[in-house]
Amino acid sequence: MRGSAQAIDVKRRKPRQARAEETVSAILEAAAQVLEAGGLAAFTTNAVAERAGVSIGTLYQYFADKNALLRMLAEREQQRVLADVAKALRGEVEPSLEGCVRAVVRAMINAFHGRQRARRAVVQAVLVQGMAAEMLAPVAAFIAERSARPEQKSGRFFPVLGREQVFVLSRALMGVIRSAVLEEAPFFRSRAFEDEVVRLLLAYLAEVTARATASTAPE
Amino acid sequence: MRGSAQAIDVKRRKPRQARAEETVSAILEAAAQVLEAGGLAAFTTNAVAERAGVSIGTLYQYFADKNALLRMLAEREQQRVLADVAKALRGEVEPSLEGCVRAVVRAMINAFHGRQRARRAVVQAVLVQGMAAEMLAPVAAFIAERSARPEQKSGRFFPVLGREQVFVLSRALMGVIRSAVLEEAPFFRSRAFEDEVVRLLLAYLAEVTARATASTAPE
Amino acid sequence: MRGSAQAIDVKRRKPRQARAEETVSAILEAAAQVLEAGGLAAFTTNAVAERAGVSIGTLYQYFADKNALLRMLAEREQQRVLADVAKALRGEVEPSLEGCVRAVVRAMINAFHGRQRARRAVVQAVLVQGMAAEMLAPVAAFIAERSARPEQKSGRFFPVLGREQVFVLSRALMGVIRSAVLEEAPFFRSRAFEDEVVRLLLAYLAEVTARATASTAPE
Amino acid sequence: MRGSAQAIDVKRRKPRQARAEETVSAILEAAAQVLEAGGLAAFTTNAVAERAGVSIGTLYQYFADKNALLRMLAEREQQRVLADVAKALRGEVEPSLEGCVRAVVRAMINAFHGRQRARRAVVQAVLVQGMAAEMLAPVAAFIAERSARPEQKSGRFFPVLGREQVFVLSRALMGVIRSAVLEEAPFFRSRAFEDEVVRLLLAYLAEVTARATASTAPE
DNA sequence: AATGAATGAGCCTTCATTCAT
DNA sequence: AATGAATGAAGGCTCATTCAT
Repeated sequence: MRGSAQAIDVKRRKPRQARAEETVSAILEAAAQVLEAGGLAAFTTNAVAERAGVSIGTLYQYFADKNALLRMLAEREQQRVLADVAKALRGEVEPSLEGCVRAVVRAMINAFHGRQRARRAVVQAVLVQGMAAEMLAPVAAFIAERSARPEQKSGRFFPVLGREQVFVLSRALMGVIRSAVLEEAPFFRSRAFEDEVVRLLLAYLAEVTARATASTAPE
Repeated sequence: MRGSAQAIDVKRRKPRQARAEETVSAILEAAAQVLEAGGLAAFTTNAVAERAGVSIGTLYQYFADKNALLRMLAEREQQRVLADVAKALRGEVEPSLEGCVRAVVRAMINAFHGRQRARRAVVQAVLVQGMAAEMLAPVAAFIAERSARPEQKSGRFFPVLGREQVFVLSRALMGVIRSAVLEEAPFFRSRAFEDEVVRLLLAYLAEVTARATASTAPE
Repeated sequence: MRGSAQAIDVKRRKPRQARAEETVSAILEAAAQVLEAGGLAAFTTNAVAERAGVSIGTLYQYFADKNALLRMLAEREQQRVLADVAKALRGEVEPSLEGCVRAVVRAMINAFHGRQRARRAVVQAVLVQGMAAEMLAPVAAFIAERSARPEQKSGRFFPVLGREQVFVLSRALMGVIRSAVLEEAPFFRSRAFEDEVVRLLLAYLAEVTARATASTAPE
Repeated sequence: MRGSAQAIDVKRRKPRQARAEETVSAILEAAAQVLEAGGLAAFTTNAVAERAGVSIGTLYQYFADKNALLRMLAEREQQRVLADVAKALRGEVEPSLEGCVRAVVRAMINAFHGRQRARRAVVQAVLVQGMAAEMLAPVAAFIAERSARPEQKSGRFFPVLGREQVFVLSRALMGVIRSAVLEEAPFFRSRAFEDEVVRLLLAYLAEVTARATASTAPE
């Protein structure tokens, strides 16, 4: 119960008092603010601590090092995205494949609630720290899960995907989103952009499905 | 006498320029080696100069700053990729759309001649330095060029692409390749992977074409 | 009623004091363990408190500061050594000079019960904190005591020692032992080593005695 | 010639220009001064650099880290002591055993030219860094060398020493000297003290010789 | 053109200690 | 008495860049 495998052990000390939980939140919020204000270059532990209104020592009581902060920021945001997707899907009575895909795309586009500079910095950090793969694991799992249940409701139209296919699908999506974030594409949050991303994914899924069907029932 | 002096001058300058070119190449090669050996973390100007066998002062004679080094490294590699693509296309009598796309994908996969760690580091650097957009410009131009000539040979099947579509297409491709590089995907250089990437692009192009046709000639 | 209250008070205090003693012992034991496990570098007050299973605040309730911990650790060990010597001497009917010296040497070698890393760290700390002199005081007193009673039983062969002589004798002994500890000499606990140390001391004592005799009764 | 095994590679860069050699000397001198003025506690790299009149970066160009500074300081002083001993021995026509021993003792006492606080700090550092053994190696070698040549001039009276005996002899000497330094013994540089140290060593050597003779020619 | 010594702002991090609860 | 969250001074060290030689 105590040593649960909950992601990477990013924290140095588990907060046992209510005060501590608040402090952690304050630090994370400060981190996002610093990132938003000055990007990765301004992101120093001292700056974060100062903006959070705590001492640098306190920061290090909860985060093993600077990267741990970044990691936790990324993780929290990711969980929020996943939760958004789940909520969106729950909202629809019978989600179509397109509805499903669009929910994912939209949730990803809207991540970080418009703090684009902070998001950019986090993405850069994730990329440089080599945490990209682990960050993507839940997304790939999400896809793989649907892909693995061909008989179920959501699987009716969702093809079974091979390893390379899961990879291509998830990374193409992430790649487009990340590029838009990193390059500060002006149309990032436009409907047109969202539509194109959705089409990309649907087109690929259709292609995979067609091939699978062809090989299964050739006649 | 005058002519002879000129001749000498010319001779003198030539070797100097040649030597300069050698120095630049040595530095770039050293940069690639340092990157390959120790990643972005080990990539310091002093380390590169030392490995290149020149003084740090000399390095700064040819490169304005550290990023200039990275930029030139990336640019050279990119030109090589573009040249590979061009060569591949020239080889085919009548390049099909798939042949065209596959040539691009293959050239990108094979970039950096197997120096994967160096490639990884360059990609990270490009991403972090915010040089991603400019690095992609030639690729986008390549696509846009074909897309803009609907009546030409290569344009017969290549649809006209909107801004968002060029973006989605190029970034999806780059995103998949980059992810494979960054995450050191084991199947990176496999045929199966290449096939999937090609299919992704073709599926999207087909979808865009279909839509364009539908709206142009609805009946 | 009054008597009973008093009785209760006494009872109440006793356990409290007993508990306090336990806490102090637990902390000291934890300190030794931390030292043994990670040397002086790992010896932080927080680490000791954690291993002892008490809060850092509690630790500071019993020890004024970090050095107090070290000092008490050293003192306790020292007392144990002195007690060992006394016990060894009490065992012999008529201790010879050699028996006396050997008892001291052996007790010093066997100090810390084989926790050599902890011992090493304590020695380093004592040396660095400048507590060496005070730590040595009891040993010097032990020697001086014997040296000052020429007519007594133990003084029959124990010469009167001058200030410099006490210093040289005690520091030579400590120096050899400490060096063996610090350098982790492989023969530290061997009989051969013990023999040599004993010889060193005896030789010096004999030399001093001879000189004293010569100058007192030259004829 | 370039990669010679000259002690530990304490330096980061070999000075190739005259200016560099001066800088290294300035830093070492500054280090000694800082140590003399404020002991180990005041010995920070920034303080040393400042006193040396160089930037902190320059200091780190020549010393891998803080300890490297300390190590080099200790080594240089050690070499000076060894040189002093050699010079003293060369001065005497036919060095007696006592003359020999006294030269060593005197050279050790006079080390650091009276900068006792600096010496104290260096000794502490050596002890804590665990460099004691390597620092002593040359001394032990010096002894062992003489001990190994029984037929030679200097070996006439110098007995062959076993491993434990070399250890005891050298560490007793070092122990007494170090203690006097660390405890700031008031009589440290007195003749009386020197005499006692010499006697300690001579007495032990005589004892060892006597035993060796007895066992070799028992009849 | 080349060299390489020098610069120094500023980053990350530790840990003994305090004090409100 | 005990707890443990918070403190913050201070220190080691890096590395891109400059410039006198």
